[in-house]
Amino acid sequence: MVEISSDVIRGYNDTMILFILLNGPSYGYEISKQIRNITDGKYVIKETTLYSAFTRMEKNGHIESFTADQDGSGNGKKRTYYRITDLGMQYYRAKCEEWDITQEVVAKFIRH
Amino acid sequence: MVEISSDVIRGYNDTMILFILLNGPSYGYEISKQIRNITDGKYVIKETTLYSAFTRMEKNGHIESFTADQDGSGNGKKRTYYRITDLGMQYYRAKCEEWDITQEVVAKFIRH
DNA sequence: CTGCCGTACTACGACAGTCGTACTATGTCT
DNA sequence: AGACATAGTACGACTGTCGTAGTACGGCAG
Repeated sequence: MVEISSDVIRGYNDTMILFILLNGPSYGYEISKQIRNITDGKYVIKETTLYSAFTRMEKNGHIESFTADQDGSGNGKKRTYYRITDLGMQYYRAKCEEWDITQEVVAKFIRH
Repeated sequence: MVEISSDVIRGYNDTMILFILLNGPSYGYEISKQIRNITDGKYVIKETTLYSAFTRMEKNGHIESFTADQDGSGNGKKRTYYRITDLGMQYYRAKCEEWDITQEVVAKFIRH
């Protein structure tokens, strides 16, 4: 199986996370599972990459965090959830546009 | 105009350079011009990025360098040329395959 | 004859994002 | 009892890119 080098995805990890968050707030472990599922296991984000992305993105104002109970039991076990902000939406849309150009550009250097 | 973030291209600069070298040996300035032309100015590789790529790629065994006269005048003015190696060819082909997967993967996170 | 643009690089240090490794803690399944 | 899934945090290393700057030569305009 062809491994995807992280250097390519670098700069699109944020976009992937934001994409997941378009469907509503989520948290680290869940997001990582969704990325794996969506890509049929072709891309698995590293934990450290994911959590450091959260820190960066919250600083950038692309996401907001809040804590909530893990289940409805009210036993006090908390999880950190993230929600996409308006700025994050803007960023996401810009990234989608950028991707079109990038695809076009790189394709010119690919021969099969 | 949409600017391409270098983080995306990161990891494909080498591939671009190798693509140019498929048509025979070339040198820094010429390669940089060709990349600009091929992409209609949409991507312009920075000089420092280019030359540090050369160093890395030669160390990796993907390219080989040699010096030759700048013109036929024999006035002694030299240029450093680079030529793709067999290993470089292998790497290039692998990158092309990888690109297909990458494209597929990233596309799943793009919405228009 | 002077200064600027194009050519053709080299050097150096900073920075950002990813990764490896390791550690904590809880609950469930075997 | 031990493994595995969940849900993270901490820390330092590494790699590739970028900003800035400097060198050197030739040709052309003013």
